[in-house]
Amino acid sequence: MAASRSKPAAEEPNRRADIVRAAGRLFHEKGYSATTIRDIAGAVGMRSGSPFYHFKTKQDMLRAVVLEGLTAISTAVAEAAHSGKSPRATFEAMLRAHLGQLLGIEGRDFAATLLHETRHLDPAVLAELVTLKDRYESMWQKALKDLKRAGLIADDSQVARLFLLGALNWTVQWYRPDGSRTIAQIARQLADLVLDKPRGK
Amino acid sequence: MAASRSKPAAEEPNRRADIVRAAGRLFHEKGYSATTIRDIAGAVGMRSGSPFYHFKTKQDMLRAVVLEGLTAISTAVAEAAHSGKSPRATFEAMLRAHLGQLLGIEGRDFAATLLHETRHLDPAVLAELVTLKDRYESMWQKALKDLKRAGLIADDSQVARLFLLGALNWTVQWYRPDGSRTIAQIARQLADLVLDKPRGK
DNA sequence: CCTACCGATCGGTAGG
DNA sequence: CCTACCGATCGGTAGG
Repeated sequence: MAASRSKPAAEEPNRRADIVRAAGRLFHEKGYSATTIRDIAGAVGMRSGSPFYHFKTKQDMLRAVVLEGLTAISTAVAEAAHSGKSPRATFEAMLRAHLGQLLGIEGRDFAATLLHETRHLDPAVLAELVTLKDRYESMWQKALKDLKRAGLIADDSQVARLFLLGALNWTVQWYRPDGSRTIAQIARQLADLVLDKPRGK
Repeated sequence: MAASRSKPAAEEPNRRADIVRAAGRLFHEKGYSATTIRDIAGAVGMRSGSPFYHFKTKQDMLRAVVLEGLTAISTAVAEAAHSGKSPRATFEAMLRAHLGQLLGIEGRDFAATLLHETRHLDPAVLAELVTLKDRYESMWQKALKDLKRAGLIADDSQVARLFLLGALNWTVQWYRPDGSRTIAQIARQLADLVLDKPRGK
């Protein structure tokens, strides 16, 4: 409702955003519990007590990281979903968008924390996430429905969606930015694997 | 090489195994870093110093849990792989075996810790795991090769294997034992999704 | 396997 | 945003 802070001038460094970014990286690398406030403070050149000027608790930092991850990936995939291309091209664009957030340098720490540290969220924050998460997953369910209608897939069930998102989300475990495969290539290969080849072509 | 302890009598409770089981459950539920020695001791009715009679460090407990998880799933899937059935039936049996360890009540805490807490392993222990893990993954690679030779799949690449294992391993995030789907049903559905229907049938 | 304990470190706070 | 600090808790140990 009310603005929580006065508008920062263009030059003014956003220390809060710095903390969220550092927290995201450390939560991703070491996990939430193994990351200390002193780690985060050190990463942005502060003393140990200072992050609490920007966040009330460590839990609030996790909340900020996870929300950033979920809104970023939702926005990216929603854009791809509404691109108005063919079902196959739309689907592949959604795969690219999801993988781009998950594996790309700008978003991966937020997204990976979202995937792996939700266990440490307070119940209240968790409830806050569920709505956003349901909305995100329904985008994929709709995409599968469209693919089935186009005859490109046999199974558009919820389990099929869970398998698909599993294959996608597991890429975090094995993808290496300096490896031989680009994100677009991975998206293409997964689309080939999941989609039936149209008969008689 | 040498037996590390004298053979326990049949009646004698195996306290070491109790600790490993409790540690597995807690590592799965709360994560390695968030689990304390006192949590584990309490779960088996000991005082806080006593687990160190059985394990030198907390890290050694993690090592025991993770090794238990990897050897159990390897054994189960290897048995399915050598069952001598058709490629399709063998593949589906392997899926069931993997999912059985991952989601079944006897093995899931070990398997889930294996999947999610390896980050906290000391480099030396991690190196120890790699050989076993490579051997396990090569079993799946071989299964894909056989499926391709049988004309049941188009892509038997490493990335295809990673997608498949991703879909499998992600089930930990959504499977509920009291849900409507059995492990065998999930295995069947994934096989249907991955395998091409033979043409002209 | 317990008792009693150690040094280190943790999240968080008061007061500036 | 820093200084200085608090109470709690941690992994681990000595001695029995």
